[in-house]
Amino acid sequence: MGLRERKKERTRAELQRHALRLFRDHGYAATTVDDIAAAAEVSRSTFFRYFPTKEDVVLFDDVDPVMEGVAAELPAGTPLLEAVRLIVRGGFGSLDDEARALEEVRMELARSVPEIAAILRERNSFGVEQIAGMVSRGIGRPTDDPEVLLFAGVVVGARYAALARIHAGAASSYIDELDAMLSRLVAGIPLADEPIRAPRPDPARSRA
Amino acid sequence: MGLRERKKERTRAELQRHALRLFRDHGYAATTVDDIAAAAEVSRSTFFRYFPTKEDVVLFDDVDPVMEGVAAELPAGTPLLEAVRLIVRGGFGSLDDEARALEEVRMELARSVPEIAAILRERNSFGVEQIAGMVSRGIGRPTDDPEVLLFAGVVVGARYAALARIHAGAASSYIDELDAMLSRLVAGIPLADEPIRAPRPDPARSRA
DNA sequence: AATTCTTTTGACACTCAGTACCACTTGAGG
DNA sequence: CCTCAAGTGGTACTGAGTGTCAAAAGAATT
Repeated sequence: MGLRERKKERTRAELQRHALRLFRDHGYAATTVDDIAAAAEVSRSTFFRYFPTKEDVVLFDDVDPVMEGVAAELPAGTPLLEAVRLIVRGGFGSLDDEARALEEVRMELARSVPEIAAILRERNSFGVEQIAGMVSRGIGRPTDDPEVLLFAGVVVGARYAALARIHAGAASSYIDELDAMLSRLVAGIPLADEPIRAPRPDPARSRA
Repeated sequence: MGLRERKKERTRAELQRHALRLFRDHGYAATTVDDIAAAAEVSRSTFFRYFPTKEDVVLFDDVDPVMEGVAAELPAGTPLLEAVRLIVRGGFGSLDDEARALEEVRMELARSVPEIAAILRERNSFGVEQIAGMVSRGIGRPTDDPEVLLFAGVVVGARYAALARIHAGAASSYIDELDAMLSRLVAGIPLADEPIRAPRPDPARSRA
C-alpha cells in the first residue's frame, strides 16, 4: 500500500476522531465543520472531500461489511430470525479493538447528544430496505414481498427498541441489548395479546 | 374565534398549501423558503414564524390527536396489538376531507421526493418512545420496560415496512398497507422460522 | 372615535452547511 | 529528473436558519 493511501486513511481517521471528540465535548450543533477541520489540521474543503456531509463523519462505520461476511458463512437451514441474531452478534463480535472503541464512542454520543441519536436512528447501518435485501437473498423471495419487508421492519424495530432503552438509561451495552431484544422476538411479539385496561379519565391531554 | 386567529390559520394553511404544491412540482431541494413565502405572499420571516424549519411545513399533521381520542374509547380487555390496529385505522378514518387530502399529498410526496420520504420516516407521527408511552398507559407497565419498548419497536417497524412497500411502488394506499401489515403481525412475525438457503458465491460485493 | 397595548410583519445582518471552481503541491512512475 | 494524476487549500457562492428592530395593523379600552 502506497504512501498516498496511508495518508488518506490517516486523514480520515483523524477527522473522525477529532469530530467525535468535539461533538462529545461541545455538542453536535455547536461544533462547526471549520472547527473539525482545524482540529485535524486540514482545510474545510478537505473535510468535505472525505465526508459529503457533517453527519457522515458520525455515521462512517465498519461493521456492515463484517456482517455480510458472517452472513455468507451461516449453514443453510438456519431459521431466519436466528440467522439475524447470529449475524448481528457475529458482526459486532469480530471487530478489532479500535473499531469497537469507535463504536462505543458513537453509542455514547447517541446517548448524550440528541441530534446524533436522531441521525443514527435514521441512517445508521440498517434500514428496512437493506435488511429486506439480505433477507431476500437468504430465502429467495423478492425484496418488495410484504412479508419480507415486514420481517425487516420488525428487526429494525427491535434495534430502535434497544436504542430507546439505552437512551432511557435502562441499558448500557448496545450490542447486548439488541441481542436480548432479538432473543425475545424468537418467542413471538411480546405483549401482543395483553388485554388493555380501562382508559383513565385522561390525566393531561396535550399535543406533543 | 377572533379575526386574528382566523387570519393566522389562513396564513398557515396557505403557506403549507403552496409549499406542498411547489415541492411536488419542482422538488424539495429546488424549492427555497423564499419561493414558498413569495407564493403565499408573505415574507421569509413570516414563514419561519409559522414553521420553525423548512421540514416542518411538510410534517405538520392532524392525525395524532385524533388517534389519541380513538384510543381513549376502546373497550377494556382489547388485545394490545388489535388495539393498535383499531387506533391507527380509526385515526385515519375519521379525518375530514381536507385533512385526508393533505395526507394524500404528503404521502404522494413521500413516494416521489426522496428527501421528504426520509423526513417522514424519521419524524412523522410515531416514534418508538411515543408508542411506548401509549402502550405503557394501556397496560400499566413502565415506559422503559424492555417488552413495552420492543412491542413499540415492532409497531414502528410495521409502519416502516408499509412505507418501504409504497416507496417500492408495490402499494399505493398508505393507510391500507399499514393496516395489512398490522394484520399480518397478529399471526406472529412472518418468516421468523423460514430456513435460509445456502449462500450464493456472492454476486457483487459492494459497499452501499 | 381616539388611544393604548399586543402581535404580526418585513427588512437587514449574521452564521454555518454545502457546492463549484481553480491554482498549487505532492506522491507515483517512467 | 520530469511528467502526470491525485489530493489540497483558498475563494466565492447559494440557501437554511437565527436574531433584532422598527413599522404596521388588529384588538381592546375609554
